[in-house]
Amino acid sequence: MKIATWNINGVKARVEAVEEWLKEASPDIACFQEIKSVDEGFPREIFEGLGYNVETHGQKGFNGVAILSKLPLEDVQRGLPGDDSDEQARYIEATVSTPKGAIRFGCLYLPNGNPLGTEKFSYKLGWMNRLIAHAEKRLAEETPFLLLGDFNVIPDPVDAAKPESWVDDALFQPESRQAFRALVNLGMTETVRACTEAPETYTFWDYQAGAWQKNNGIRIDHILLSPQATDRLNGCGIDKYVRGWEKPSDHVPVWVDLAAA
DNA sequence: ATGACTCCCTACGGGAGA
Repeated sequence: MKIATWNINGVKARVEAVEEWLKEASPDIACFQEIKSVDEGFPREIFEGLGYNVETHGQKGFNGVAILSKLPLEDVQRGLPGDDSDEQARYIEATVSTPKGAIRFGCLYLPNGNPLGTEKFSYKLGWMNRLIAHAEKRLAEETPFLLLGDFNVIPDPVDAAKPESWVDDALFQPESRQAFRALVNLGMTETVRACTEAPETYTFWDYQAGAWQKNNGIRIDHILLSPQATDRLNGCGIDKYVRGWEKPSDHVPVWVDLAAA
């Protein structure tokens, strides 16, 4: 069972590319971030036509997350718990039932946090603390659980082509990296790190200054697995080729293959 | 480096992104 995450950077601008990738990659579940659309504006019919059930948590103009699944989506939960005043659409969670039992997963778009020293950075760290608290609850249930999405965190220097150029950026702050480690250290497996030791493994290349052509990338899209999900891990991958398409997103899809039957 | 690109909006310039 293939479960993928992709920050598509606007569903209106990306619908053709997303359709093409879905046909080629054929994920069982796809988690999208930055749909930049309200729920009513999401082209669900197109994806339903490809055999997917669709659930969205959108807002106008920016942010927004969506789940596509070939299996029915159950117990859909919108928004990250822990702050009722948070109106940003950055989290959606659901369950699918497989022959081996239920799998629950959260699709997340973690705040960017720039610039440092502003409420944006404290919002990022607060959001990460809420995510840690929520993951702790889910892990206590001891059922397969995944967190997938755009974490907006560069975990380690090896995860950036030019780590020195990110030292003043929210994505590479010690506090951001520590919170990410705290999340993983709850007992989750950071999948791509577990699947490959290949250098220059990135998921994002800036649109500016020829970053893609120079392979000046960073690895910020991650898939974290609970122990029960890790037991089923068959493999993972990054669909890097999508970055070379016409009108690409600046992120590429990342996926895991879990034994489901 | 207040840069560069790209996407969005009751839009034609500014916010947000990373």
